[in-house]
This record gives sequence, C-alpha cells and structure tokens, in this order.
Amino acid sequence: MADQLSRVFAALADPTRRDMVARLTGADHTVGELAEPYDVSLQAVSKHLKVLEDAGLVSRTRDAQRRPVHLEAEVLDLMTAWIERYRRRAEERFARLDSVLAAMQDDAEGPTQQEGTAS
Amino acid sequence: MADQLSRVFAALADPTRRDMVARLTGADHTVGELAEPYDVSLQAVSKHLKVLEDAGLVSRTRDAQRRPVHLEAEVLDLMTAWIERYRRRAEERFARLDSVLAAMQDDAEGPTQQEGTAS
DNA sequence: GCGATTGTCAACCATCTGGTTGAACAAGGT
DNA sequence: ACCTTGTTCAACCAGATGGTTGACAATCGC
Repeated sequence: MADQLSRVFAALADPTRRDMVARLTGADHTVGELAEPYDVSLQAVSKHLKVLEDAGLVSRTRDAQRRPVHLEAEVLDLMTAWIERYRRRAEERFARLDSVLAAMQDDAEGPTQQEGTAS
Repeated sequence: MADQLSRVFAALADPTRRDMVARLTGADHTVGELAEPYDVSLQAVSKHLKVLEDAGLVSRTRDAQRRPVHLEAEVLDLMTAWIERYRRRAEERFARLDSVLAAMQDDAEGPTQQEGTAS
C-alpha cells in the first residue's frame, strides 16, 4: 500500500479515525483529548494518529509535553478528485446508455407507425 | 469494519480495486476481462470483486457462464458526502481563524496609531 | 452426454492491523 | 533533583487481507 491515495483511503476506512478527523475539523486537539471519548488505550489512539499522519491527513507539532494534532484538510481533495473523476465518467456513460435505450424505444415504436417509409 | 462507509473506503484503499472501478466506469466487464491486465490469478481478482460487491460498489448478474460486473456508482456519493462535509467544516474553521489572525494583526497595528484613544 | 470455458469455493500461507501491557522518553512544576 | 503529565516505543496477540494452488460448479457448443 505504497501510494498516498491508498493510505488516505485506508486511513479513513476506520470509524474511530474518521471520527477523529471529524472532531479535528473543529479545533486542534492533544492526543489525550482525542482519546477521551473512545474506550481504548492511549497507545491505541497514538497508533491511529500515526496512520493519519502517514496518510498526510494530520500533522503534529510540539507544545511542552503535549503534541497538538492538526488536520491537513487539503489531502481530502485528493480523494474527492479521484472519486468525482470516475463518478462523472460513470454518469456520462449511463447518460449515453439512457439515450441508446431511448433510441431503441423509438425503434420499437416508430416502425409500427411509419411502416412504409424505408428502402 | 461493519458499516458501509468503512467498507467502501477500505475497498478503494487497494490500487488494483481502484483500477477495476476506474475501468468499470467505461463499460461492464466479465471477471476474465477484468483480470487480464493484472499479474495475479483469476481467484485473486474474484476475491477483489467480492470486496467491491460487499461494499456495494459493484453488482454481478449472470450471462451464460459469464458473470458481468457492473459498477454501482451511486455508492461513491456516500464518500463524497462524508468528505465534503468535513472538508467544508475545516475550511470554515480556517476562514474564521484567518479573520481572527487578521483582527490580531489589526490589534497589533492599531494601538500604535491611536495610542491615546482609550480610557 | 462430453469437453471446453468461465468463474467460485476451500485450504493454506505471509503479512498487516488494531488492540493490549509495560517500559521509556520529554518537558514542566515544585 | 524529583515527581507528574503527556506521549511514544517495543513486544506480543488475534483476526483480517491478499495472494497462492487445487478441486468443483455451471453453462455453452458440439
């Protein structure tokens, strides 16, 4: 799982990590603050943060003993770019398909009405 | 990893699966067709498809021995919804932060210019 | 019916993941 | 100097993941 896009998707595949990201949109938080709502050890939270950091989703600075965690929201654009690109393609294809189906519908209805027009 | 959102993110965390999704935006494909570009066994591809199917990203029907794979692009909206929601929140926060910083900048510059105005 | 084609199921394996606990490190308060 | 607070590192464990191979199911063409 080398590339960043994979790491970002994988990072957000975990509900706890998604919740952390959600909370970080409001304000920066220390590891302890982030850990508080979850029923897991601080070390587990620290690991989650490492995953988010490796994905480029958060950064950590230093403030005395504390390590405030900061959301790097631009990385989310990576994902939206990918998703939207292919969603759009799929939509276009379905639109084409719909028009083909509409045309077939016309073919099925048309001939009975204009039977003598061809050749 | 129970919920669908997690499954969708996890499904797209794999480059091979992302590539499959990308190719499926163009047209439906059989398992064999999908497997062709990758240097892995057909069984491995079949497993990948199961992951995508469990995430609701593709569906498979039956056509003789073949099992055409069809992209269900609407599921992508689930992700965009999540991402955009929090990206927007983060943006708003940064906007507020910027205006706070601008205000602080004003405070730092203002007083030197209007030193005698207070009390 | 028989063989070829297309795909899945089952068992196995190595590696990754998310959790644990216990020890260690870093910096501030006293 | 020492203790407390905040966080990470290391070792370990159970379960998931992505790959393999071998057997089997389903369906067409003959």
